[in-house]
Amino acid sequence: MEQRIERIKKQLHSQSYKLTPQREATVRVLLEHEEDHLSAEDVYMLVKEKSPEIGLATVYRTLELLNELKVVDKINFGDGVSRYDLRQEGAAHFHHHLVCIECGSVDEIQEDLLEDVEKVVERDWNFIIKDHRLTFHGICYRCRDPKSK
Amino acid sequence: MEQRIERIKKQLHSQSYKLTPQREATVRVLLEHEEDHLSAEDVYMLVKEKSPEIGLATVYRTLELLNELKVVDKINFGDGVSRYDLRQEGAAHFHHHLVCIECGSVDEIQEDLLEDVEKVVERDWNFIIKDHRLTFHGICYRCRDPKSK
DNA sequence: CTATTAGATGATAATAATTATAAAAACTTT
DNA sequence: AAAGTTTTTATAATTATTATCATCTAATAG
Repeated sequence: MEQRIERIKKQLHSQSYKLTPQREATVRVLLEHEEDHLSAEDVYMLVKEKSPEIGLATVYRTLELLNELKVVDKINFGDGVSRYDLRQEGAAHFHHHLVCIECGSVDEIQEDLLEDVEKVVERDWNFIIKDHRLTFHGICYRCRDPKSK
Repeated sequence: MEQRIERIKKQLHSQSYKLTPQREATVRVLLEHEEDHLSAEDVYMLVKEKSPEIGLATVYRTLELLNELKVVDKINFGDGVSRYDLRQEGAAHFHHHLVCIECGSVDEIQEDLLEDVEKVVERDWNFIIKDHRLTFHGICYRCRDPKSK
């Protein structure tokens, strides 16, 4: 945890940004909820627990900044809010998501899976891929068979 | 065109909805701009040209309805607005998109491409896929080589 | 050390997209 | 034609996000 914060700090410094206490508090919340897909409002509430003086605008600004630095990815599952998802350290590509239409859960797929598809797209559409978003909507293993957990 | 409207009308009727003049005008705009990725506001403006009395809320409701019927798909490219994209008639799967980070253009890929990936996901994640969203962000062929068109 | 300056923050106002509401209109059914 | 249902319009309300600006902080120059 401390090491990851240290590395993010370096990343900020390399672009001459500082890791202010507010930014650090925000990053900590993101690290502590790596599995989740928090909205800006969610992050704000969680940061407030530890740093009650923080303002909502600062959280938005910090998330925007972390997005620029590719520390987080901003995603939208079509429910009207942006969500912020920590990128795996050193991951070349953004991971994929499984959204359950029954229970609303969001699971992550870290495997690449798209290597072949991207080769085809780059060749056949003459398109240079910089990033991607892949989300499947369907029924998760929990809803499919409620007995398994 | 008329045939497609006729079929959409049938689809509505089968769920006991009517193809009101406002709904028809909205569908016509979508058909006339099949290549585009219009926001609700865009659709509203275009419908107004032919049917100036239409209200914005009706356009939203109609798009929502068409989305439920899977006549259109609602997508979000991360720019804060929902866009509505006509689904190819009889297409089992939603098509993919290429978003250019230089010029903002959005091209469509009608090919499936994901068959193999979906098999893996259904098997390894025990997930029943009902729908998907795949978008690539990168540099389109126009921006890559401005001389080609 | 203090004064200066640039960057960051907090409170809040402004904006923009979308949804909710309620009265009027348009069809349907009786 | 009357009653009932659905749809629409106009507009208010809501929600997420961004902009503004006075204040604060931290680094730097004198």
